[in-house]
Amino acid sequence: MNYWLMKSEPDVFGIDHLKSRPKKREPWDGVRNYQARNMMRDEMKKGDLCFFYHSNCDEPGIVGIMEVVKERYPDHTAFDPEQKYYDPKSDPDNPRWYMVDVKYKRHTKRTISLKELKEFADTSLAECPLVRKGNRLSIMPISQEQWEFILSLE
DNA sequence: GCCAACGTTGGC
DNA sequence: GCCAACGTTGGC
Repeated sequence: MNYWLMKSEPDVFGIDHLKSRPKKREPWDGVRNYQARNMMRDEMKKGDLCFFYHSNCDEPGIVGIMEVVKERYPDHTAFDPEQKYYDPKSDPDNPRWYMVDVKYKRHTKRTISLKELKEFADTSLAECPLVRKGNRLSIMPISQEQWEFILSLE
């Protein structure tokens, strides 16, 4: 099993949105970055666990845990000109963008803030892209050691 | 294949 | 709202 961290803006789609969905699950659509896509397309497996990270908000940080419940399939929002994430270069016969479905598991007991996580940028989280300067990846792998360390801060 | 211009992300 | 960092695009 693998671990991941996935970013979303709480004003657009936050963890409470996910929790209130039917069956508490939702397609993780709108990813338009090749690195992030490759991870969803090639590596994310059913049963993998993900940190839900709130970005672009008052207190950026990890707010909960979710699980991959459906492996990669084409992101159909790329095919629809009415959609915000429309991409005319994505052909339904050869989709450029993929997504997975995720399901809410739980909130963390508190927000584990980016500020706090950065305190470990030179130690336990030295290899974690999240605490690296200029990191913009919206989906990133988390090692088991990092996962357990972060949860120990809870 | 290089790289300037442009667009986006996301912390602050 | 600002802007640094980074990704993408497209001319050459």
